Amino acid sequence: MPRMLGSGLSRREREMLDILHRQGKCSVQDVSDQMENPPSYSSVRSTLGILVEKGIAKSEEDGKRYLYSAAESSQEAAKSAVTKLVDTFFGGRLEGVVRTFLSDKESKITDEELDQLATLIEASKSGDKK
Amino acid sequence: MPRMLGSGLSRREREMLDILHRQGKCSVQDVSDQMENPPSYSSVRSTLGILVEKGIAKSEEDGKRYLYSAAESSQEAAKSAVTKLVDTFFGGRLEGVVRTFLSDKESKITDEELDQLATLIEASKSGDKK
DNA sequence: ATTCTTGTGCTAATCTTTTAGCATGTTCAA
DNA sequence: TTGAACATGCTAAAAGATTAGCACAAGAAT
Repeated sequence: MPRMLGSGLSRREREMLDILHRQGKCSVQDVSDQMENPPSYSSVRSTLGILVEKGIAKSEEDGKRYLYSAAESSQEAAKSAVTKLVDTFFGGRLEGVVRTFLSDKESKITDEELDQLATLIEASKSGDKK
Repeated sequence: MPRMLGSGLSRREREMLDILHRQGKCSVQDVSDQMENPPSYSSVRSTLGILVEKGIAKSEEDGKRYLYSAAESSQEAAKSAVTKLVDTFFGGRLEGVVRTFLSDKESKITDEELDQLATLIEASKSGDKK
């Protein structure tokens, strides 16, 4: 019964968990469909089962089958993912992330989104006097 | 000789690669020191060796020993990491990342950094006419 | 010079992950 | 009713990752 904290997920486990975070509730088939090189249905099923055993994912019945989803709230998972990314690649500075995203020509962003971002940033300035 | 693309790294491989991205050049000992539950020196060494074999890391001689570093430029690796994060947790929208970071009380950010961010965003607005 | 430290090369064992396979149950349509 | 189509439970083998161990080399310290 290995415990395996934090990022201690195997390759397939992480792959499937990411899908659950991206998609929300998924059947085994849904997960399989999202994978680039899916193994057999059985394999997907058992790996999802392991995720559930570990308490990282949860499943609920939906008629005769199961739907899987991430156990940790997306909020929490997202927060640690962001922290890790920022620390690993940008020395803890958020600006690096933003700069990287904006300079990637593949990633489109509208002026409206930029405005929202600006507002968000403005609102975070010290005091935050309201 | 499995190829293993993208995120197809095992748990230890990913752990060590992240360290290389965070630290730049590292000796085996450096990597080991950065790990929370480091295995034996031998283990670190052989896992780093595997990373090199796979072409994901590279090593250079430094006197009698080796220094390891990530093969892919940090730029490139960072870009794909950002893209993946944004897609997985925020439906492709950068704002979610920023919001998450800013709302995390652990992550400190100065007004100066916020200003820089604002400038960056301003500069990205359409056409960039100015 | 001998010993300690720190490094490498190579090898092999152990543990984990990943995978497929078969038996079985339910629903739906021909 | 018969049998696809699709789902699950359980099992076990195969592939892969992780780890440790031993032999050996070179430099520094005693």
